[in-house]
Amino acid sequence: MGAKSGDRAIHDPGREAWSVLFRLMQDHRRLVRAVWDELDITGAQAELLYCLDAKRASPMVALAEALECNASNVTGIIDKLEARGLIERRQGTADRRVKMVALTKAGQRLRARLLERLSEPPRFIASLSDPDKAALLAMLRRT
Amino acid sequence: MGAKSGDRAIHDPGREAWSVLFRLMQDHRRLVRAVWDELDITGAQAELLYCLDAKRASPMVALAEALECNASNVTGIIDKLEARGLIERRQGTADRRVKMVALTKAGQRLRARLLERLSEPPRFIASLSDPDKAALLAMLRRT
DNA sequence: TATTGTTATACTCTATAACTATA
DNA sequence: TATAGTTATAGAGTATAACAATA
Repeated sequence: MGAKSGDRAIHDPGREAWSVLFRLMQDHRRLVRAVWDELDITGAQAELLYCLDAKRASPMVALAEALECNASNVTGIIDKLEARGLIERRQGTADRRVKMVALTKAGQRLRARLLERLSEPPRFIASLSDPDKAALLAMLRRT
Repeated sequence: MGAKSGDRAIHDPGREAWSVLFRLMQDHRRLVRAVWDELDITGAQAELLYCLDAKRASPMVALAEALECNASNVTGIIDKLEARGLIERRQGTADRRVKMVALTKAGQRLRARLLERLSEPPRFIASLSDPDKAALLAMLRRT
């Protein structure tokens, strides 16, 4: 509609690319929320499952660090996942203060499903040609 | 060390690119949270400011749709922004049920600062060469 | 003294349902 | 009857502070 001054007068490919990517990622979040709903978990629970090791137990303090949140949150989120039988608390070290958190079999299955869904490239990547995919990967790795 | 089977045996550039981008965007979220903190707003408040028009008032029902959330949430979030003098409720249509929400001067300034910070391309884009930026933009637009 | 995990508390966000005032 | 916005309620996430057990 006849853009006047200030209305993107300067064409900066970097800013434009970021603007488009921003919107595409925002769309993608809708899909992520749908996956959470489908697996009947919340975002915080998903992130905890995501940062848990598939096979090895982690001390709670490590999870708080990985999630960049307060330790008391982790207690609450783990309470809920444990109540659903997805994870369990163990005593696993010489230091009797620490509790180790590990996925149960059911938790391992759920986490696998979560990762499988999240690792699926969104359409704006999947629909690229093979050379474009390779070029994109090279660019993103260049950082 | 010494990856066996199943450990990314298949090289799919699309999945790899998505995996790298996923991690880069996760890093970027830390920056976004820092901006929210700096402006002393929450994520939900930021999203509401983001989807408000800079100059024109919006009916609350439109905001609920834009945010894809329940109308009662919007009431709560707007209450807080209004208490801080960032937005105001007006009666603006023939239909006396609808309330129009508009940014105050302070709200316009805050929103401008927010958008300015969020529109700044993250390093993984800013550090690309100009041809790469253009190529990336072309790819993202190809969807 | 410091650290690990928990509990208590308070606030925000979220959805559902009931309500009001309009239409 | 239906819609726009509010209120009440309940649950989840979040941070802070105080606490117990252990180091």
